[in-house]
Amino acid sequence: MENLTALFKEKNLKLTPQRYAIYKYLKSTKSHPSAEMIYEALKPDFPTMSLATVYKTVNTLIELGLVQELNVGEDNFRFDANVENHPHIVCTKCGRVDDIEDAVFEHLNKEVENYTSYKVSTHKLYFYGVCPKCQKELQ
Amino acid sequence: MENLTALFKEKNLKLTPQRYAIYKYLKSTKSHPSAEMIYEALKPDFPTMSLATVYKTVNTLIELGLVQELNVGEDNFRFDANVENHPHIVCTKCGRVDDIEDAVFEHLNKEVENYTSYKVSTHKLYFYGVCPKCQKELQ
DNA sequence: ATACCTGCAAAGGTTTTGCACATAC
DNA sequence: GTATGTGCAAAACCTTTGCAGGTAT
Repeated sequence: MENLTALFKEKNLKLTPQRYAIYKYLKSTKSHPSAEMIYEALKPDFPTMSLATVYKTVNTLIELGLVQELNVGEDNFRFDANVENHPHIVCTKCGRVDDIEDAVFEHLNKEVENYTSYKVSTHKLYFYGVCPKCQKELQ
Repeated sequence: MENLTALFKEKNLKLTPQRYAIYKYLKSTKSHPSAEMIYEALKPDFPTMSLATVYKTVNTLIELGLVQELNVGEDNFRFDANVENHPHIVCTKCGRVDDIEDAVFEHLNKEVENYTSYKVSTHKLYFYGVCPKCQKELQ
């Protein structure tokens, strides 16, 4: 987080309050918010901030390698400040999106190369199921 | 394919020429076309068909379980009439999307349950790399 | 001081919807 | 004959862009 100042300076980017707040919010949450959700979450503290600024900022953060983009099958993108390659899981009842922590599937890239002629470099893995809370409510 | 008539009848849906052509086209191709690509591909034979009909039809086909939707990280969806759960691979150079055939990763669902409290039912796996043709062109 | 950034509004792209006409059954 | 589907245009989304004014450095 302290490296932010240095990184932004290096790229001749300005570390504005909006950019700082958006990154801090993404770092603080595991909810994988969409642009709209970020915008709503920061509205109390940044009532004049526009949705366009959210979009511009997340794109800047992606270019800097500080944030990654997800698409779990919705009509919009979600964002994650955990840039380690990790799988996600989506609740098919309530729609929440969680990280699958400590599960590393990097070896799948090599496995896939046995089935294709592609040189495989990365992957995005999305699992779908019912979260603990929704399991309880279904009983 | 012959079951189409029966399935549509059962659901009180009409098997129109447009619907038949869209499904046949999706069955015939491995290119994972978007709605726009389907629309363009069928334009020679169905010059009066509208893009709205393509969207309505693919949604009908999805509800029938005849087609699945993909999002490889583009701003639109692609469609696949191979409804077996299979991984996809995207060329990061040319954007083509291929099936990864014969690679079954159903066991990952159970593996993931060791890392979460979700009941896992399905998954979508997207791999990214460079396709054979683009590998040659890079040399 | 100045290059970069924000906020607004407009535009662009994808997908959905409403409705009159058409058509599969 | 009638319920369902098509095609068109408009609308509803999500996201990007252009630009004038603002701000971090």
